[in-house]
Amino acid sequence: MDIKQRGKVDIVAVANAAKVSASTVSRSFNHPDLVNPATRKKIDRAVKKLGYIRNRAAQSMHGRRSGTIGLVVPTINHAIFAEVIQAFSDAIDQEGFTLLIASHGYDLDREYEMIRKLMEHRVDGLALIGLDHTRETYRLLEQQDVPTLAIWTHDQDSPIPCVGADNLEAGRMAARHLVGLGHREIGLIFPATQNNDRARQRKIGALEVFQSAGISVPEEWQPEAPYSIAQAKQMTLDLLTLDQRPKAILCGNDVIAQGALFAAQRIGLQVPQDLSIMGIGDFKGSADTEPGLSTVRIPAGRIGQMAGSHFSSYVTSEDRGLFRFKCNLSLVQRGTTASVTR
Amino acid sequence: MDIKQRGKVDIVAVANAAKVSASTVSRSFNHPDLVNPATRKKIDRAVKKLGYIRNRAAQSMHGRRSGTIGLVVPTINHAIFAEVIQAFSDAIDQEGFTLLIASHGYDLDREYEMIRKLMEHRVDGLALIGLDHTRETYRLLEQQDVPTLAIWTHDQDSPIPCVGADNLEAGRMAARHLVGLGHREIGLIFPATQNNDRARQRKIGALEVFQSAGISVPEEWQPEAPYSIAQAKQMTLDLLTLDQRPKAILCGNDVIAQGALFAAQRIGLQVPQDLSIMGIGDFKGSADTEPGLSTVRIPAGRIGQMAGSHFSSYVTSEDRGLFRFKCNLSLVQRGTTASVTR
DNA sequence: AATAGTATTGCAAATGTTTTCATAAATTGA
DNA sequence: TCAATTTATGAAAACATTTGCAATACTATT
Repeated sequence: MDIKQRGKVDIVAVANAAKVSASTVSRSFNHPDLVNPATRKKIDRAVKKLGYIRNRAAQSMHGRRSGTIGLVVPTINHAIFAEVIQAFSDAIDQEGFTLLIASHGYDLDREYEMIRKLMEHRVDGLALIGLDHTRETYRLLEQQDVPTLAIWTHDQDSPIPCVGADNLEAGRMAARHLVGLGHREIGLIFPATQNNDRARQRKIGALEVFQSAGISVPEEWQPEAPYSIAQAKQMTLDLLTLDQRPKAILCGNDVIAQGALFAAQRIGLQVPQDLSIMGIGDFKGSADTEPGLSTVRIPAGRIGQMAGSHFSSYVTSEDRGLFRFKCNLSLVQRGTTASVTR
Repeated sequence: MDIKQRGKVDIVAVANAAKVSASTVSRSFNHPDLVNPATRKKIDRAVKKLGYIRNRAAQSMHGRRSGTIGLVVPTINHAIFAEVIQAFSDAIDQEGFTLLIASHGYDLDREYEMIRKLMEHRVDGLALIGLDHTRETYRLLEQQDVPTLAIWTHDQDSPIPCVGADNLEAGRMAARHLVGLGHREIGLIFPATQNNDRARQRKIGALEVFQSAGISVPEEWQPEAPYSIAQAKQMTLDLLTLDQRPKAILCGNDVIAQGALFAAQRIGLQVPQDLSIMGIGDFKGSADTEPGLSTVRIPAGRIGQMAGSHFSSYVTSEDRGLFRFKCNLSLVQRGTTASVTR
């Protein structure tokens, strides 16, 4: 503890303490097999003693990787993204990467700025949510030629690698479930669909199924809800107090569905007897509401985990051929949906 | 678009294109007032044309700041942390910082590893949750002398700067509310309290109030629940099906409280008539359950926001005197608590 | 014992930037 | 018009590493 020069310990300080050259210290970290075990021991001791911590910034200047992966999400504070982020983070951590994160609040111009910001830090790869991005963003990605990944959306024609689920199909499955139960008077509560391919695809899928079943959904039964339980609850309340109200509601995601469920309970409607509620996503907690939420399971944890592990290897490998992974959906019928009684 | 040397555009490439020296380009970025407006314009054009993006890694090698702040949380995937992280991220972003994030799953040895990892990236500051950390962690922080912040816990004797609320008081407030309503048969569901000063303090505060009201809580009315709705629901179910069951439950946080509420509904108990449920935290969504959750409001968004903005200035300033901010709590009575009817 | 490898190490150049110092050009004041 | 400032720019050193190359020491083979 003699020379505790707080903070200013670099590789040459270690080298001096171990009486070797800086190169040897460097090698001892990066190619341990190239240095004599005895020397390595001396170096390790010096490192311990001085409290040396490698400087990745300096490393990355050498064409070496920075060891970071950037992730840009619409928002962190939402059940679904929180789960994906967690899984993604764990997966890349396992491969030695660190996560740089930024959010844009569903504003694609801010997304562009965030991406630039992360690029300044020379992330080794950049993961985004979905495939809806501005033209500038795509241009930037191509120009800077940073490995990029789309999480959450699977599209077999995507211009960049993707790991996700088929949202069109998710919408269809949810709709089919309702139709299969004999429902025809159905409301639709979705988030805004511009700039959000996930929500858009789901809605398209659902409407497609309804149309081919000869069901039409009036405009006033299609309110738009932002991503919050409170507002979804309010929207549902409005919808349910119309003169004519639907007997079933298909929600763009489980957060909205939870809001809808609470709204129904609020005005004393029996779910599912008086009203069926269908979600999409199967978020954490959806299984536990009373009654449990019927939904289409999108395996967020698995998507995040696969995205993380595959992207890590993609980034470290030379091969730039793009890859696409599709995660399977499944219908989860719980207590909020039932066949129409009449 | 003539010389689109994808990716390998550095400051001297820009300098050449603009026919000035690298120094001037650098200055034009960092001290624009020192360079002739005309030259600046030339440089800007070259930057645009080549698609140049600054390299913060190279910058930070100069004793310059890295422009990153590290955040280590127990988990990202939890209502409460998601909200803090979001607010913190937004606040530091506004000051030009980027967030490096890592989680440790309530394992303090992993926390140590994560902190080291972030230090390798030379974060300008490091924010942690709470004040419970290993001895090694504290030693590392001091030795490396990285500005550190504790979020979420306020302690007027904390060894490092902190921004948060008084958890002891939160526990007391929740307990007092129940006692004030005449409850004496009270169960307590908390997460594990070792390595978690927030939960521990709350529980201590609550028990303190009960004790001075002459209320004792039997061991079997104090199950331990991890941070998940599903498991909290199960624990509550177990608790409520004992021969003797409490008339009120105080939950260590709102996630547990939601689980408890669903459990009660599951077995047909009327809340609050048959059972009062009290939470702590006031998470997003707590206001919207049916009935709405009574709880102690801890302003997570505000804490994250204050933590972020104060820490940003702390990190950039020379002054290393430590600061402490306490955010106020408030009792929010909604529908899950009522006075005992007997 | 001499030769050919092989294992281990150090030197120096390179990485992309910022900053100090020096120089040149332009402006001001007399 | 000349000296004294002021303004604008460039050259070179510095930052903390990695790595190619060369040098040395050691080992095995004949």
